[in-house]
Amino acid sequence: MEIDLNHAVKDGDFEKHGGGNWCSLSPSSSASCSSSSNSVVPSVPSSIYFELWHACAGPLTSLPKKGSLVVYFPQGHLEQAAASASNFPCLDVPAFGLHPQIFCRVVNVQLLANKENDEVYTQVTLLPQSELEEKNLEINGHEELGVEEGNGGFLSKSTPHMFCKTLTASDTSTHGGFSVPRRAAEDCFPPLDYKQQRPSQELVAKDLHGVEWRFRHIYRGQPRRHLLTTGWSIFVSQKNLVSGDAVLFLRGDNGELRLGIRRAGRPRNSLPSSLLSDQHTHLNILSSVANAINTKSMFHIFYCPRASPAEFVIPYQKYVKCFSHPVAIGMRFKMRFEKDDTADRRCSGVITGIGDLDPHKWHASKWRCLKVRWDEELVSDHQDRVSPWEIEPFVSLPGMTSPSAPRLKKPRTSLMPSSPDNHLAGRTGFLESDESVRSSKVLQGQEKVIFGQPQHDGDRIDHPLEFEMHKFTGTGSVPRNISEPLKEPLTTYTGFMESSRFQKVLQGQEIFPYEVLHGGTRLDNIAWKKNDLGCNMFNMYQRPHPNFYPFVSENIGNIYATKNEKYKMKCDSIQPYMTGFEGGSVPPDVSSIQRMFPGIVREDVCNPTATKIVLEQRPSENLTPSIDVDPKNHAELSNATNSGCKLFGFSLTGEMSTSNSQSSSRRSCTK
Amino acid sequence: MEIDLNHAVKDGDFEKHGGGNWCSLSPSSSASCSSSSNSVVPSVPSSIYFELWHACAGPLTSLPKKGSLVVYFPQGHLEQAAASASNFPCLDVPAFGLHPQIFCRVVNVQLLANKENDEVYTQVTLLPQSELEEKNLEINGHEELGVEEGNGGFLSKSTPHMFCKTLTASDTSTHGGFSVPRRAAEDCFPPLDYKQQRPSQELVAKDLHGVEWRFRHIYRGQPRRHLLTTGWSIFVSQKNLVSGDAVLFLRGDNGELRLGIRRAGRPRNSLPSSLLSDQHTHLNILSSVANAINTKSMFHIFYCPRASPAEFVIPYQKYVKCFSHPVAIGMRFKMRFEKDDTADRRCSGVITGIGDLDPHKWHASKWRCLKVRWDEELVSDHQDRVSPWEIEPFVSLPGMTSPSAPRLKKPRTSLMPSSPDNHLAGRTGFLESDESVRSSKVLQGQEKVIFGQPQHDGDRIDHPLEFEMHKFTGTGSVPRNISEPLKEPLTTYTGFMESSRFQKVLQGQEIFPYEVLHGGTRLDNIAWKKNDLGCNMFNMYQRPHPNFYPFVSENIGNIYATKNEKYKMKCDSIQPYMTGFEGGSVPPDVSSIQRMFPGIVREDVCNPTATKIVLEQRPSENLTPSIDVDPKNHAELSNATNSGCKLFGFSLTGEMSTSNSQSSSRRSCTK
DNA sequence: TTGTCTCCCCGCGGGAGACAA
DNA sequence: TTGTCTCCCGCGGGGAGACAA
Repeated sequence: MEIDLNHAVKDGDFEKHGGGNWCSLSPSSSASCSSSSNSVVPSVPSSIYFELWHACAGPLTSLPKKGSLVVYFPQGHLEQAAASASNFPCLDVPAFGLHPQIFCRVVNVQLLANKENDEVYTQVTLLPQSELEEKNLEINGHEELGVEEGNGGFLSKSTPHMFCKTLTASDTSTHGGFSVPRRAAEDCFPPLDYKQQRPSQELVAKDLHGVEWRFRHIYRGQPRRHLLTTGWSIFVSQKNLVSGDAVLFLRGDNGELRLGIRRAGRPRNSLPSSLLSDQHTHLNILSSVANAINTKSMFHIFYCPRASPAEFVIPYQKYVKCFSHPVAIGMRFKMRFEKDDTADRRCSGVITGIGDLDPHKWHASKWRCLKVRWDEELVSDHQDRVSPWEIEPFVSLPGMTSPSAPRLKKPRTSLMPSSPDNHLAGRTGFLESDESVRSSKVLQGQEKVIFGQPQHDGDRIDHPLEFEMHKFTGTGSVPRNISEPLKEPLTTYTGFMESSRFQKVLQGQEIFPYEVLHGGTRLDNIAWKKNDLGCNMFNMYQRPHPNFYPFVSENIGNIYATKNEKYKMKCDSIQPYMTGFEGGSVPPDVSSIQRMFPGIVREDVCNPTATKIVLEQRPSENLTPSIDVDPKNHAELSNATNSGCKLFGFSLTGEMSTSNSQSSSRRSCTK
Repeated sequence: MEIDLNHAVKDGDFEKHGGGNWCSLSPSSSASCSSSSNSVVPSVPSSIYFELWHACAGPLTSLPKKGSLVVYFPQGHLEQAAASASNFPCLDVPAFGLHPQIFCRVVNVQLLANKENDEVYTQVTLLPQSELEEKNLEINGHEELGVEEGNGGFLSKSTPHMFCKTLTASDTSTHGGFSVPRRAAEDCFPPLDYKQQRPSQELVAKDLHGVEWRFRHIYRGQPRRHLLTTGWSIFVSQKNLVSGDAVLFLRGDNGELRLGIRRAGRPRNSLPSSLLSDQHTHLNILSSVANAINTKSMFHIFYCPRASPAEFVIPYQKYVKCFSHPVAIGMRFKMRFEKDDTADRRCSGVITGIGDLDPHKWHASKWRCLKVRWDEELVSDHQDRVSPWEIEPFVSLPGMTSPSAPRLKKPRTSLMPSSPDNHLAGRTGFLESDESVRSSKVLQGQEKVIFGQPQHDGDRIDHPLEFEMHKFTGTGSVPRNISEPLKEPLTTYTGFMESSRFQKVLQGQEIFPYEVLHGGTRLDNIAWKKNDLGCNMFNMYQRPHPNFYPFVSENIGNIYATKNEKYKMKCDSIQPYMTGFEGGSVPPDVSSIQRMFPGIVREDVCNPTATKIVLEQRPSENLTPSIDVDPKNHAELSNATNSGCKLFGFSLTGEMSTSNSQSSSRRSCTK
């Protein structure tokens, strides 16, 4: 039972400090805990652990960046708690007067792992930003940009070779060992002397906890193949691996071998049981947050990327940005989901209601404030409520004319993994992350994707030809058109995840060096789609720069294209007020929109006449694409002539003239 | 992860409620938890579980009675926390303004067991009695008597047959099963058909968690013996039993079989790990207590009888009573200790100092306020500090003349078990307990102790011929005589534990039905030794009534002899104030005694002249022994003419005339 | 009476190539 | 290339009486 030494217990402080058995994997922390029964202690946190953590978490897991602004949703936190604890009684805990969304600055992010089951989780230390509850959004929007942490050096050091294999029945049977895919063995393991009759060697690999596992690696059989024999069955039984679970090996620059596991099902207990009793009670969660807010002190949350139903700490910018979607009852949307074995899938549905999930306790909450009906009934575990930032406006494929079930039909194997890799596919990554999502590319056979050859060339995939936008509807069942469907051949991507954070997953599940892919992010453009409606905020998507891959840099980590997506808004109060209204019974006029998203509705346009602005059209403007957040470029951006761009009463230009939300690549504006 | 349904989570309450994975074994609770990973869930708590819990806890474990008054020592609580968590950082936690001793009423006692390792523990719910911090001790002393709970019906129902066997190397080896002692098998197991060649049957026994274990019970070999074969090795491996651990079987009236284990060493983790992170942090412990006091609400403590270094919740009466010992620097004493493998032993030592263990944080604390030097250096884990209620004045054996190392030399096997039975022997039981200490008698071979034949007949054992009393000393190293050693052939027992709660442990370790032994307690006398010094409070011992065993009653549990030990005192304030002084550097005059024990030092005798009272002698008075707490008897006791009995400035009589501390059996006063 | 030893024997499972998808 | 099967064989351990403390 240890306490992370990074966290001093403050005298006279009632705050629970977590107390449990975890230690930091964060590269910035000097973890010096010894092994205990529940959680993880790497002797020397190194980059390879960092890589391993992310590999175990899955390629789509993203984490907030230290120092960045985020929005914390207590409701989501409680959801995770309820999901993690199987029999946990969801007592009717008071909200302690907490706001449903709490703006915080990320003080620390610690990568941790449960010693019981190797599930990864993270402790995020948040400092409530009460001033953000007020009106100085603008200032903080700027301030946000200033937060740049020099972790790039850390990330650029290692070039791990890594592979991930879903265990077969033979791999987990008691007879025989683990069949290593040939190229995986050649890439990750030290070479064998193939001149021998039966070449073999001993491999030593450390898991997330720093525990060494030894395997006999032999090349035998007719035809020859790589096998792990002695030591493998012990590993399987100790880790309780079953067929369907995935094992990943990772080789660092120094040749050090690490291995991790990614279990098939969504984990039940990502947090060590020692933490569950304390950190996971609804009462404790809320009281510690309330205490932190009252005392203007930090609080800790544990986020289990693989166990949590949804991210409950999202980047501030993502939060703000999502309200640029014209969310309305009757609107069609799509959303990414995980599927148990078939990788993620994009499901479409229609918004049937907008209103508080819990009007009494979490009044004016945007957490799962959208009531939806899914097109597919098959997917049983879909929530019937989603949060605005989870969904994407629906974009149908070219050639698909039916707007009722316009699912993407391109072969999924080319984009999505068929492994547990994608269990978190339903979550879009944090926009502002220094430990951001790494793309995973999985090979099919010997086929190797060549860096520098963009897989998502702008015009090749995902041309949204049809843009759907339904009228607001009072009932939510029969959409009425507000505007005609917009047809335009824009180079628009279906989402951040699919562009800069795309996955190329074939059969072999090989994950490529992190920073190579990560470096590409730096060069992303934010493609603001300009159509006849003017600044159509449905299309605030990102797309990779055409020169995505060749621009690999050593200085990744410091610069993120997503940093460009800053906002400059004036709102008298971002503190939400909302009269809860449920499921489509209230006609969504502007005032209701305003109630839902007061934070981004400018006061001067908050009047009933704003409904007309919805259809106000502005000529699209040719903006210089911004591919760097370097302050040098700000002047250029500021000079862009954007004004009067409004949608649903939001002014998208004017004071927002320096915002990157105005930046768009010319290519994405082609029509 | 469940919460005991007995405990509602209060709204708006920051109090940690334990949250962990435990469920009640208490007969009064309707445990309805389902099994979880960490702790215990008996499907139907029945008396046999109750018996099993106590059997596993060890025969010397006692628990406070529901409704009774107790003294809670935060320091001791922290000690347990530190002892349980191996690597727990003992941070410098503030005392939260807590008093070092907190008077509480026992609201609930729950018997629990750790599902991880079967260690028993208990949750005690305490309600701080802030009024006791003031001066109405007398009222509460009376009130105390009124608290009688009708648990007797529960206890008197079952007559379990039980045996406990320390596992041999053969028992735990992989080859072969468990060798059942013949009489144990005959007593606890269903009879076999001995006419068969190899009689065998299947036994089903439930453990503390309600888990069923199946064993093949066979009678075979040459010569024939009872063995458990199939199923045994699974049990051993699952429970991680090793040679030296003890297994106990218990048969209820209905023939139901239970089994429990008692491990050899002092357990490290009696509490489930889920509780350790929360309930075991020093910060949380103290803050929850402080919160309870401030809000006049209950708080919970977890007590691990086998893991805790010392009891930190002791009966109020025991606490008050212990101050009648004339504790002084240089005084010799003895104290019970556990030894790892050799059962408990009585160690003697000398008090070398009186003063706060932690003068700054726990000022005026009586927890381990006595600094001692042990006669034996061998016993390494002896604390160099003890609490006043832990020690007994030293009484040497007849024939032993050396006052420097007067150890009891009688053969230990006749009184002490050679098994883990006695790991808690160092603790004297709660005087006020409804789940009190049960004596354990262990047979040697076929020899059976006949009830009704007291083993501790007054004149047979432990005649204290020499009464040692050293002068106060300023250094604590060289005792100076205040009075001459007193030689008197009193029938004095070496302690409560050895009298009413004696053990007769030979080799076979058979525990006898609980209420038979327990009923005996009811008939205990409190033998107040009267010697030439008058009311010599060194000898406030209990001894069993000569008719101990024959007086078995069905109505045990309602009446306790210990109830007689009530006090009637007037003190202006029991709230201790004490200037910390350390290790014998301050000559103990009355004022220092008063500082140490202000609660029982009467104001009118708190003056320097009281030092002379130490030697004041009173003729002993013949008091009628009180053997019942029935209020009918109070008048009788009140009429006892005791007055002016003082020692070290304490008035032992006067207002205390109705106290049982004045009652003594005539036999114990023989000289 | 019961702790220990040794012997017997069976089954599990590690490790190999065969074979096929 | 690799998943599955089957065969081989050795070890561990359950279960028995022998023997002795």
